[in-house]
Amino acid sequence: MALKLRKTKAPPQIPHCPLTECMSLLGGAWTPNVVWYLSGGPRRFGELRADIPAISAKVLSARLRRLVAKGVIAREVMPTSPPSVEYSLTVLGEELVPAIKAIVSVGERLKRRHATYP
Amino acid sequence: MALKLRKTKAPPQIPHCPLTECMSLLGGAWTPNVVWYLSGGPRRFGELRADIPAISAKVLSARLRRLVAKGVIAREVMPTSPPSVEYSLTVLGEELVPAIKAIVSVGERLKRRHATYP
DNA sequence: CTGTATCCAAACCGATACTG
DNA sequence: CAGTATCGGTTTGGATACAG
Repeated sequence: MALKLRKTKAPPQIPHCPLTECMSLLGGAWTPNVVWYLSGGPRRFGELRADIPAISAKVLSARLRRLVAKGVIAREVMPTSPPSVEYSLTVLGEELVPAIKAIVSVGERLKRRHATYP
Repeated sequence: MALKLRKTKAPPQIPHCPLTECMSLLGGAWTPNVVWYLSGGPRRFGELRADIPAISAKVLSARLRRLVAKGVIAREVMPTSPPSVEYSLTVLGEELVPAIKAIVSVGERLKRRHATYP
């Protein structure tokens, strides 16, 4: 098959909602993790797979493609003998990092108190 | 049917990852919105439906139940003549707010930067 | 090494109808 | 008012195999 024809169905979102707007960039189970690991510097496909062991190649590939399409990350093919590809955050992608940092810090606090909620 | 038996299958997550840990609380398209609107104070079921017009009763109900089960929100039945129910953030839920705030503020900057929407 | 194709299971969502 | 039941459709994600 040449190219999957996108359905372009209206997404179930609140119009003009910044929260939904931003979540659409982070949508998908592993997307925040990908951005998070990329925030430490450029990474290759295989490195990201090692960073996030539970992710499948298919999903990682899909997330990467979507993030590139949205302008969150950049994809650069390195002309090495075994061809390698480097992904890195764009300026737009860097803007997402503080939000993810906030999520991580909440997650850490959640784990520390993990025993208590009703 | 009496009670849906939960499958309790191991979720596709990285163990001990604070980011995934926190994202599991926010899973589902409308969850962040629910928490966000609740951060303004306690709300009733119908009020939340009005806040998020595109959400269906079924999904709102499901999200609410899950958030209660996870300890993010509290559910209190008010003994009024037409019975009403109030939902509010727990202490754990309040901890999520800064993260969502960060996401919202990124979303706002994203919109200003693109400036492509009416 | 860097992906894509295919199959399949689960989660998600909306509309409608119905209960307490 | 505050949900739940059910049906149907869409989306997501994982496993495996395979291609450039």
